[in-house]
Amino acid sequence: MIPQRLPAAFFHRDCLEVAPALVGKLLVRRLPNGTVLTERIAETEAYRGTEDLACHASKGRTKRTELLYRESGVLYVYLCYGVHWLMNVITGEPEEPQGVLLRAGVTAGGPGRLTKLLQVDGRFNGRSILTQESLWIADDGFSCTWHTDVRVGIDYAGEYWKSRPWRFVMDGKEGA
DNA sequence: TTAGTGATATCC
DNA sequence: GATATCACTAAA
Repeated sequence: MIPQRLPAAFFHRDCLEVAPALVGKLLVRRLPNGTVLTERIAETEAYRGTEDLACHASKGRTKRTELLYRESGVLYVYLCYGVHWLMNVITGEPEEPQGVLLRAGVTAGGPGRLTKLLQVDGRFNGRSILTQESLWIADDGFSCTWHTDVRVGIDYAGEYWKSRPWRFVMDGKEGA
């Protein structure tokens, strides 16, 4: 099957539907020099609404978190620990702050390594994955099974939100 | 286990 | 202007 760019409708759903649906999809990056890099998504996490204490939107609507309120398909890319760019795709309705963190690829384990491999940084913040020619997500017909787990690195979010099984991992890529 | 790194938010 | 925080990683 020829890889086909995922349409707006794919992302225009609740993040808890989109996050598992993205596992196994193909991330495609076209560099300025024409080189095309692809990486299959192996792990995602959902961040959902102002109630979710792990979601950045729970800290209030600021210039930074404003992006979470944008229309689905918009990228939210931010620098973590001064070193690593983390990439999210906005999902759901506009004005409804939620998104999916792309946490790992099949060959790139970890959100920081994934963006490093694909050479994604803050320049992509606010750009839509639906329209641009330098970065998009495609369905090449690959399918796989996955399992859930708790999200990583959110100790500050409290027991309830910390224990939500909102991480989605391709089977065989971890734990199993 | 721990240092490194810098954007962002919040407080002077 | 100063400080605290952070959805991580590599090295040891």
